[in-house]
Amino acid sequence: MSDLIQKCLDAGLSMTTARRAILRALENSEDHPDAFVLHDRAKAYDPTIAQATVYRTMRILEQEGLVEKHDFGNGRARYEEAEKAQHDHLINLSTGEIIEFQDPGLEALKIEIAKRLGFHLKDHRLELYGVPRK
Amino acid sequence: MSDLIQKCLDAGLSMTTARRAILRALENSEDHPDAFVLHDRAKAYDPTIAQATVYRTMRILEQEGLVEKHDFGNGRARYEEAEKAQHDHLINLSTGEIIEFQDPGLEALKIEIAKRLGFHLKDHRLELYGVPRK
DNA sequence: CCTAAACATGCGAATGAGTTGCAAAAGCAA
DNA sequence: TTGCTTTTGCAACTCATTCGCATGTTTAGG
Repeated sequence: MSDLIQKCLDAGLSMTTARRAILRALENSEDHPDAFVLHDRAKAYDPTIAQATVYRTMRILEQEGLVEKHDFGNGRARYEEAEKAQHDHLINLSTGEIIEFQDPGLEALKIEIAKRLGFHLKDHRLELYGVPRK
Repeated sequence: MSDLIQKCLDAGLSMTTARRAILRALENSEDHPDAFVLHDRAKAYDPTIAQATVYRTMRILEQEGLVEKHDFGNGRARYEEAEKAQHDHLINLSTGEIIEFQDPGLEALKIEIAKRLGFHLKDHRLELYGVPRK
């Protein structure tokens, strides 16, 4: 169940109270929390957690490839469990809401374009910004 | 010739020495300079320019839609004349080099996906990160 | 051109996200 | 448990970007 905790153990990370709390908070998040929101949520499991620990933990998880860090342009990084992140994002400019989507044709095209330019695709970022159609 | 200066005038912006210098520097840039590089280049036309003025000017130009602000993940915003920015970017992870590309099929697909989700596409951002194929 | 109001500038100080040094507190392996 | 390593909380720091303010430039109207 606690997939992330297991993955961290597998990666050889030591498991502390603070870390467990943050991992749980992240796992239970269906959205894309920033470091402050994540801190708040983690406090539910361990009220003594410091903001700095959230940043430190997120950095480690990102390096381990367990977390993806996004920047949707409001000056704060937002995080998402890597496993849940097999999609791109559309940002509703009217509300700030973030919609996830996936398109196989698009994925293939990204790889194809990189190849055409002589590169092997390692990573990519696609964000669409739109307003609702009436 | 000085397209940007004319566009600024058309937009009703007042034209100062500092602004002209920054606009020229930007116009002569074929790459994606950050605020510091742009500051350096603008000093060639007006050595008294302050960094803050570069930031202020870029913000105004962005609001007017004359400039695009990019974030390629190194913590510094990078700017590009909007007119020259009809393309996406591939970042060479080995060298940091930025390659511009354009793909009509991709453009169409972005619009199509937004439409399918019920949105009218206002803006988008696509970055591919890759390593050279041997 | 000249003038006044409007706007932009340079400077240094402030902001705010993210990082870091350090001493104290866990975690971990034996 | 012991001793060693890693992590934590805190506060102080960094660094890109923004802001306040007093001064200098632009611009529109005569």
